[in-house]
Amino acid sequence: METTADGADPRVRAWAPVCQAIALLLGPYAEVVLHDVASDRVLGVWNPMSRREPGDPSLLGELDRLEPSAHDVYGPYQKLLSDGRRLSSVSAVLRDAEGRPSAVLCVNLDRTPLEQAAAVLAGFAAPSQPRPEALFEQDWTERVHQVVGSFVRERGRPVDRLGREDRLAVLSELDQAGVFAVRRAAPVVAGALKVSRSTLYALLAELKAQRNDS
Amino acid sequence: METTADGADPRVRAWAPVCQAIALLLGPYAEVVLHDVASDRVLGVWNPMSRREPGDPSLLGELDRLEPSAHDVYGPYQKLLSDGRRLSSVSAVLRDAEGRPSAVLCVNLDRTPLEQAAAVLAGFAAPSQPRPEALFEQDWTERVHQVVGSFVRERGRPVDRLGREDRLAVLSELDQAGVFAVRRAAPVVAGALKVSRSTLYALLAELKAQRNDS
DNA sequence: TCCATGGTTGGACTATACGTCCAGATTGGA
DNA sequence: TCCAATCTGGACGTATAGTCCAACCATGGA
Repeated sequence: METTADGADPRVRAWAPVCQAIALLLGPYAEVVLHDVASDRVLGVWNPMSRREPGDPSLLGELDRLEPSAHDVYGPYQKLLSDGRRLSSVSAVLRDAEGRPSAVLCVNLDRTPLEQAAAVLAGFAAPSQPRPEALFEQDWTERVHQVVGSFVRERGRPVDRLGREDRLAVLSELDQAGVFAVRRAAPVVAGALKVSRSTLYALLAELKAQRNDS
Repeated sequence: METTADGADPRVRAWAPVCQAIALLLGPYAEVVLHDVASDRVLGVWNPMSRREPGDPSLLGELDRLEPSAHDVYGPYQKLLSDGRRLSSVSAVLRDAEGRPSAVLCVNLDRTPLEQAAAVLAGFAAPSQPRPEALFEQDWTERVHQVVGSFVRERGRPVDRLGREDRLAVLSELDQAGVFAVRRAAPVVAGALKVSRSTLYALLAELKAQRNDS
């Protein structure tokens, strides 16, 4: 089960027990990977799910893009394996005695079995039609801002610097979601998008035209 | 655990084993009720969840409105207990030797523990941010009818025979759920409740007054 | 620098939907 | 039968949803 570099790295010696413990605890559905930051290579893998071996490139260059949730801990964020399995991942930066980052510990948990189990439980004797949730989003206003916010984060520029296409995209998303079926939605969305009500309707009309063309 | 009418009804004698078996199988979370069709009363209850006893009115007059999914079997459909528990219910028409309906067997399964378990599993190590769901209910119209429908089923009388208090109750539920935040909701609800738009607003005003009193 | 162009804006304006009100019709008892 | 409570259709005023347009930037090319 354990696979570590031949020439036993001191860091591996130091962290192996933790890695192995986690791998054992989470059973066959979690893999633990220890990365070398400097060389960006895998130091060791416990319970490998992705055929990676020590010495392989780590490919975690995107780690620094994630905003650190304090204490050198990242995630949980979602990864997608090529075979479609969804993983929940957390990463932790391990520092040496001097406080310099020396390794990164990643735990990848395969959520598919859990999700399947949840689906089974949820579907047990479930009435075919109705969903039990609240009929409608209570603070849809908040949700609108969330949608706009996440889009903005994706594009990496503030709301009032979004291009026309961007705004069309967000609007399309919101429209599909049915926001404009709720009262007083238009001014709120316009506000969230930092556009006038007029423009809002103009863009909306454009979307409709686009749909009719295709 | 078992509660049946004193003067042992032949139908109870005939069906009691089945009822008890189901009640045992589904543990503490399911109740089995045997109804008399003719007198519309309860014949027996196994594992009672709703304090009903033999001789109580059945309140399932609405059963014949449900479209039979063939073979005298109805459901599963959703019921709502006053304390908020959600039940999945199935009903079966039991016929005598001559093929005439003699009793109705209902199984009510409390889904809340299952749903809680499902929520736990689904939430396990789930990435915190992104919700994949649609922002808003697309066919809320359908949902309104479902809510009204399930209420009607509970009360056991068709929509246009509901009392004032009943309508107030349904309305309160719908209002809490935020239905009236969506455009064009008022006429739809009025239609589903078989009342005029005027009455709808009158009842709504009464609800508001009630809330302000307390 | 000036202009042309495409997009945005505030405001005016119409069409719907919302919510209130009331006189007359209905309903369910005493 | 009559009364009281309730419901109803329609009229009405207000708020919100959409449309339209002239004036107003911003950008880029001449």
